[in-house]
Amino acid sequence: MENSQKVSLPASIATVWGRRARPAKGPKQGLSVAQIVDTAITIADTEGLGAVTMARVANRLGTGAMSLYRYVATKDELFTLMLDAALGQPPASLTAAPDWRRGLSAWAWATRAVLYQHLWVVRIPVSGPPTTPNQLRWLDAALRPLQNTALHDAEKPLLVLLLNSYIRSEASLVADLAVSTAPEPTEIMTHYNQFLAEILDPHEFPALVAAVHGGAFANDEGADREFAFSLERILDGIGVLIEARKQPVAER
Amino acid sequence: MENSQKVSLPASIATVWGRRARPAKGPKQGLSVAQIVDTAITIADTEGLGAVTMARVANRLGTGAMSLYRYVATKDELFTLMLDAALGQPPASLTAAPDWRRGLSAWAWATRAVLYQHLWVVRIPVSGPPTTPNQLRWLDAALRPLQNTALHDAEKPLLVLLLNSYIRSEASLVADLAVSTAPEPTEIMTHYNQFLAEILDPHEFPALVAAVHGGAFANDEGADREFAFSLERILDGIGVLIEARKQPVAER
DNA sequence: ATCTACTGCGTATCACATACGCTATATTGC
DNA sequence: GCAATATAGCGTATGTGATACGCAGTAGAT
Repeated sequence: MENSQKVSLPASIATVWGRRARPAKGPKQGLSVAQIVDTAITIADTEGLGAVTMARVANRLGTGAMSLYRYVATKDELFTLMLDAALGQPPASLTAAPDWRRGLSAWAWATRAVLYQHLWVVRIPVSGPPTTPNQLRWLDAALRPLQNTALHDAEKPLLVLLLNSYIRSEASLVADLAVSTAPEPTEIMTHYNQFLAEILDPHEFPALVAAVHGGAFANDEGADREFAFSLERILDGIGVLIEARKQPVAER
Repeated sequence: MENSQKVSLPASIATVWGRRARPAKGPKQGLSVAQIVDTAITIADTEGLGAVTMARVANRLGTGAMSLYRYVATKDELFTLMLDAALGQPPASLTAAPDWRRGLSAWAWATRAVLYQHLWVVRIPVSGPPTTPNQLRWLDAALRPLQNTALHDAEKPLLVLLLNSYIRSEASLVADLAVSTAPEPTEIMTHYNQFLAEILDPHEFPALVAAVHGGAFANDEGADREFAFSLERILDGIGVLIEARKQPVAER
């Protein structure tokens, strides 16, 4: 009775929210969802998401692959659970921001930090809007700094989405590089720069060639600095809108 | 001799650039890379990337799966080729933009249009910086509007990347929704809104609950309008920087 | 004590990518 | 021309992974 839902949640979501009724009868369960998820995360952390197979996970737990299906409906559900667990709760410090800009900035850096800790997260195919508890906690944390702005309510999630897509995208790139055969992070860009310089026809790629000659791809400033740069651009853009919303009679 | 490269390109990249030497001896080839790629794209367009298997593609061409490997080294290489072909060349009209903002805006909409035509493109795991001919053509097209700005050369690719990540991310969401069991595009948001309203504890998710009550997720304004909105934010942000770069002695 | 809804889990199936090797064919050196 | 050789198409086999199915043992309900 207690566990009855009003909306019929897709089974996997019910699991994340712990709404799955644990039946009373039968033998005791030897495993737990949390245990399985933790194991899967450990594997993903050390060997990548691709190494997470039902057999591998089960093996580490000393059981057979099929046992896991007593706890998890499909592998995708396991991924969803892994995602939620990897995100964790947003740090409490985020609440302390003095203004929207520093609030969003802190949120962005915190999000990035979490992704960096579990780069495989960006490999999990997203399926629809955020629904798991921690996803929603992070979303809530992002919306907080925007609460006292003049923005329309409908605009806020769009801005968060914008921010989030850049963060994920940057982490994706890092994840790619981490996999690639390349030796050094800087060396990749050197190679790339060289590749471009050699393969590009100036007539067909004028702007690109100009950028290459301008050293656009040569000197890698480091991921942190580049992230900071793009983040500031987004925040600037949001700032422009927030200012505009302060004068409701404005032009634009 | 003509085909010799200075940098040893990864085999798959050599293929995209047509640098693969066609040996002279032996029987004539019954297929062509272009044919294979076209067939794969047709399948992906109608049934999604997941339906693209070597067997399926070969079958449509009236041959066996293994025959394809005479033209393509791995399935990943096929994906790369598909990606490049799906992108195509950026429309010539992009060159005509009167200023950076309209130029980038046109580029963004054009990019989005291409992705929408082949939503599976966003499912292909990205691997490293852009290297295929059409990827680089699009990159070049994005850099053109920025050529006569005061931006540093190293900043330009970062801005393009920023823009591109949002575009891809938006297309990803659309791709997700296209797959999901949901009936109507609008209906999904209604469901989502309802889901949030029912599951969220106002104490734990104050900002999110407020946004939900403010109708933030209820009225879907349509993908185009939302895209336009976020795009303007990014362009605003870029605009702020461009203005700042005009006064080299500026603060900030 | 018995019933029954469970549990762990072995076995089997199915889908794919792809290695291997065989036979037929087109060029090339003589 | 003719043989030598480097291909071409492709059947078969292998390996990996998710997951359906079913059985035998177990613990709470009656």
